[in-house]
Amino acid sequence: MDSPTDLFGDSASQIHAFAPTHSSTDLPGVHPQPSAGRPPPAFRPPGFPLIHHLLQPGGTPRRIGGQVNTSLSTHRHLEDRNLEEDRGERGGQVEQGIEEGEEGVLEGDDGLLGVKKRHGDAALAAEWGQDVLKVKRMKLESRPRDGEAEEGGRRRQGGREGKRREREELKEQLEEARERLQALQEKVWRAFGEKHMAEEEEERKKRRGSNRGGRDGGEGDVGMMEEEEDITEGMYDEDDIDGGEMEKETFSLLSVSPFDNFHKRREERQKDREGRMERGTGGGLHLEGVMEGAGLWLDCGGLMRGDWHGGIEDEGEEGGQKFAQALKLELGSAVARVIDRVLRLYTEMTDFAPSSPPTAISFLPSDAGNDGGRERGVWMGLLTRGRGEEKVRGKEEKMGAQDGEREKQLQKMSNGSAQPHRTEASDLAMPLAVQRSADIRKAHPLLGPPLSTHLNPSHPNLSLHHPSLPRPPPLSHPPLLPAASQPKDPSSASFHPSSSSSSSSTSSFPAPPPPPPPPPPPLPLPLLHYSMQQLFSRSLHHPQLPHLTPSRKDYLNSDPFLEFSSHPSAHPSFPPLPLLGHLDPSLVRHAHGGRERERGMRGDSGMRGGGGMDGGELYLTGGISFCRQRGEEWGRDVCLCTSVKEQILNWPHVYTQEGLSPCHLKKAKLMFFYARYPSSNTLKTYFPDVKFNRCVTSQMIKWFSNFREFFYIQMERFARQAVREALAREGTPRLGREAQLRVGRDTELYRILNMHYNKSNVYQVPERFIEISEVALREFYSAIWTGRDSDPCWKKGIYKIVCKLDSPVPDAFRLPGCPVG
DNA sequence: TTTAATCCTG
DNA sequence: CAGGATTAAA
Repeated sequence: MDSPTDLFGDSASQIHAFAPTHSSTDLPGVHPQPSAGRPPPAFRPPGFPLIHHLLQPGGTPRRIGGQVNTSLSTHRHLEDRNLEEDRGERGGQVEQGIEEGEEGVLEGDDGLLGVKKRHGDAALAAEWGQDVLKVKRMKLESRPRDGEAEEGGRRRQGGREGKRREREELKEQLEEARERLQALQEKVWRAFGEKHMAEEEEERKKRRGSNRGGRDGGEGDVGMMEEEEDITEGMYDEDDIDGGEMEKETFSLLSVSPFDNFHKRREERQKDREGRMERGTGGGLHLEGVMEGAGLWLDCGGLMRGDWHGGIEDEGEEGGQKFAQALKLELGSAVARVIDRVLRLYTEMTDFAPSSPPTAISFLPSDAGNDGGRERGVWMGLLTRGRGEEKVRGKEEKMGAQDGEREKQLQKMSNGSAQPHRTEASDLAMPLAVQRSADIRKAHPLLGPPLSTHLNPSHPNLSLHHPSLPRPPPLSHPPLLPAASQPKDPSSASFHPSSSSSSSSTSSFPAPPPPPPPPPPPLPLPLLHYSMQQLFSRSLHHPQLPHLTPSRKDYLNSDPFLEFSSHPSAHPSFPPLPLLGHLDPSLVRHAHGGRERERGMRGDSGMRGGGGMDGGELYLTGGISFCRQRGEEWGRDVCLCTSVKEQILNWPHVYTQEGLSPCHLKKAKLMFFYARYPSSNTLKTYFPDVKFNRCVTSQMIKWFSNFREFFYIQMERFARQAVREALAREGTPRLGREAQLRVGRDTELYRILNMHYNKSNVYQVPERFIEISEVALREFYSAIWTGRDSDPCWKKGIYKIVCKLDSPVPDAFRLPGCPVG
């Protein structure tokens, strides 16, 4: 078992007799194994390198190398042998002989389909039956006489009892199998459509002609085989490409069908038969055929070996029957499997357009009632601001006129993540990520606190958006607070600042009725490291397209992967490679902050944010960024795709987390209705689910600074507009002012403000805010009207006035999540 | 010096 | 909305 030669049996004689170390001259009739008959990209022997080692009883990896090396070296000999043989048999047509030898390799490997065509008569059946018997006899003779196995070739006349009957049975079996194969093959042809149908017709003609023409076959066969190669090679190319699937299939085969390997090996053998027959040497009992057959058997692993021994020890005839039955079954299943794969391949390529993945997010245009495009068109600054915000708005936000842009972003993201490797991670790594997420976070200090500190499964708004789940429709966001805890009438409960604190606290806070516990989240996605989330994003946007899956070695050799492997320290804010090594290596590409991908994404929007670390720990931050707080140093931003941002940021943060999410942003905007100048303590009070640090505090203060900026810009803008209109109505500025300086709920200014701070419109704008807005508007109007705006500091007075108008924030804001109402 | 607000820019 | 620069206050 410790030697690669175990492949060829467990007895020393078998090892000696069947080891494929014969020189080329020893194997005049053996066709080269396919793996070396062609450059790797064009062909790989189906199942042999991938499956074989798994079929070994021990499954020890060393066998792989031994087997491969052996086969390769044997191959080289065989190729040489082919050359010599061609020289000897075809005289001066050396080059042609080589070429056809190659053809034989290629065509023979496409398996029974090709075999059938090239051997449309009973000669194959006879030949095959002979080979089976040869193998069997070889086993029978070599086993009891260890040490004499090398003479097996000379003892080919032994065990002739029942031989004829066996041959007849095997002939029948073979004919059955061939009929099935033919039917299946015709299915394949039909699946390829009219183009291939035409080729099929042509091929049939050729075959008929070839059969009529006798055994010299020749040119017509070559042409025909080339057509076959188109298909089978495509099938095997799929294997090459779809390493993951191949691997899965390998595992299934390991437990289900060791005959599959046998089947594929048998294809090779059939091809050898063909080669010999074409050369006019078929029919004889050659030692190489026996040895190969033995190798074939033994390569099939324990099951086959057991069957073989059973056949020996019980009755020789049953062995043959077993073989025939098993062959029949396995041929059918294996070919059917291949056909299924081909059909699936083609149906996916034709019907399963990548543009319509079932799990892809579809940003359907929502109602355009909140577009606000007019304002944006007028004010460029507002345009950019408005757009910038919408890029990070949650899914429940209305798209308005930004659908196209978001679609572009989505597409860009999609392209970006799909560029190097498309789907394999989504299939292979996603469950891994799910399984490992908790452990990783627990195990690695850079990945944040353990789950238990975050998870709050009882929160009603713990709606996790697994990529496989459909996104909730816009505005279907469930309330973030228990219904009873929210002011039913915002105008009374939360609008009046004087009563809000007392009344709301008595009604709902701090003991909201316990909502019915929602079902636990299927996946702790919010707790995943962003790389995990990236996996989900990839799976979200790139459903399985096996025909697009690149070879595994492609991404294993991808530069970012190796680069990161070599220099993990270059990315201090990223987990070390051992963790990522189990993930899709393309994730590492995303971890390369400051590279071209990031440069492309940074401008995309989003809020960067607020992440922070205590003691150098790394957390998933609501603002996407990873912040490494070491002294004053901030970590580089980590690139995330827009949809990932949305997924991450829109997860309700019911945990105390570092960093700010869009929910926090939304809440802050609603808070702006009450407090334009909140202190940091106020913020800490009303964001209990945020673990404040310097970074987060600064970001939130910056938020309010931006809110104020927008607010004052609007005030100034409408004030100036009122002044212009007043001046237009010469003589009656006073009346115009009264008519203009109003911020009712029916005014454009109100609509803009509501759109900005309450975009989802789920919160009733407090009347007090409208009053304060009117105050600010009039102050601006007054300053502009009186010409004070010529003073560079003319706004400061207005700021001071507005600052004094802050109201207490309703207690509902003290709860985590976003208040609605 | 630190903090924060504003202004400006992207 | 964030970052940078500037300014002013603590």
